[in-house]
Amino acid sequence: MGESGKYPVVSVTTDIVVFSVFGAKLNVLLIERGREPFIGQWALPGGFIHSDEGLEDCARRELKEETGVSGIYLEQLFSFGAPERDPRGRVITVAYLALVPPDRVSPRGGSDARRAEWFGVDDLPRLAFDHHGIIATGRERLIAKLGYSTIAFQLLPQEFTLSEVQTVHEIVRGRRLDKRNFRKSILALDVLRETGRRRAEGSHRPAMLYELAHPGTVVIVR
Amino acid sequence: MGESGKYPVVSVTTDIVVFSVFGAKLNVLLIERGREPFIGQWALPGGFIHSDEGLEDCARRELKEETGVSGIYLEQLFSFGAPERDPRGRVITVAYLALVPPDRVSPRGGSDARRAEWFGVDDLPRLAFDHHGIIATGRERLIAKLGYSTIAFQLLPQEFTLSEVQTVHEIVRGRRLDKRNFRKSILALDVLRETGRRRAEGSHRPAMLYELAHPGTVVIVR
DNA sequence: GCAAAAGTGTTATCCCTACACCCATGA
DNA sequence: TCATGGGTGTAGGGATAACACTTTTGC
Repeated sequence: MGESGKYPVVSVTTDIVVFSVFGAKLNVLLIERGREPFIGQWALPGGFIHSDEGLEDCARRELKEETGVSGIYLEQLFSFGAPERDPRGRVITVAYLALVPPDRVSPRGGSDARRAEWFGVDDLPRLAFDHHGIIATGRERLIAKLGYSTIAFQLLPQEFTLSEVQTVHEIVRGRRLDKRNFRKSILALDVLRETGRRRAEGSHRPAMLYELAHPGTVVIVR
Repeated sequence: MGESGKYPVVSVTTDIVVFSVFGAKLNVLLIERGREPFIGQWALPGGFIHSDEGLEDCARRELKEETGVSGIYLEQLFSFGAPERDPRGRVITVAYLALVPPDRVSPRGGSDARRAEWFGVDDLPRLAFDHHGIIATGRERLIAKLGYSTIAFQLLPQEFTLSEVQTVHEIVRGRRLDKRNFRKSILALDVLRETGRRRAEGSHRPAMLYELAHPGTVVIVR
């Protein structure tokens, strides 16, 4: 492959759209670029693939190197390869969608990135490359998958209340939901277990805490 | 990009899973490889990306060059990049899903391919690379999308009967459907138009012919 | 006792499913 | 007239959507 012009010279990167729900918003994790092109601008975490690693391995490695985030939900999103999308030449990127619970939100910069920070998806800065479009694609995927999978629990800590589940759905989908119907439909999924413990946080009745019966798994429902 | 070892040397291909329903089967279009590796074996149509073309452009070009098929429905499927998937070195492929109506099924070989032929998806020969897995992924996508989009009409000629629509669904999903319920649900999509013409083919009542109100468009329903 | 969020059932509506017979044609 | 696929309606069951009040707690 690639020896002496036999095949077109192309580079491949992965870029990761990491979402998290906190502060009553859907947020995405960005890094400030530490090198050209677009030095100083915000961009998705990501980078060039190594010769001996798989695509998902690359995404996990870059995410950890650039933001310190690891061990989270990750799925392939889409590949972007418009010829002019990178000023350095022909770079094709395989984008990944990742979700992180709000209790694991403490990014730090590293390697190519000067720093990593969360931004509300409706309040993004100017971004490098075609990263606005990649984030939009990721957001569509997330909204769609809320409707037919248990992906939302990947945005919650290990223990959570049903109201927290509802809040995640409402923020991502952008509309209010009926409390009784929502709780019925979530419990009907049959993927939760009552922990028996309650969380008291404020001057009101404490809420029952639930956890995933099979943590880390996402299933398609319907 | 790729200048003098600055970034890993990688090649990128597209491969196309072309499905068509005819002969009471779901079929996939394969080519016989005309060069190493896997010379003489069957494989998906596809090939290396050019430096100035987009991913989908590449898929359409390779499909036309290798099989003569063009102007059909095409969507990105998934990217495959396991380090050992190609004996030539590091080759990442962006797979596409394509659908062709049965009246446009007449492939011819060309360029890298000696010949192109249709195979039933349950009766595939030994395939080059990881192409069995790519076809399986395409088949899952097709089955899933039948349920929430109007993609099935891309497997039908410009004019078709409702029975033909039903047959496509039954073959792809692998089970019989109720005629009355099926027709109701298809017409409720509100994407078809009666042509007013009928097709008489056999010693029975002729069937009304329908066409897409907006040909070539696939919409998400539900 | 008051404010604030947790928790809980019933009813009406819509959608999906199951199911059987007549119609138009060619041979 | 017979064989073949085309074409049509209804009723029951399950899922979904609308809707309001009581409970528990901290202050």
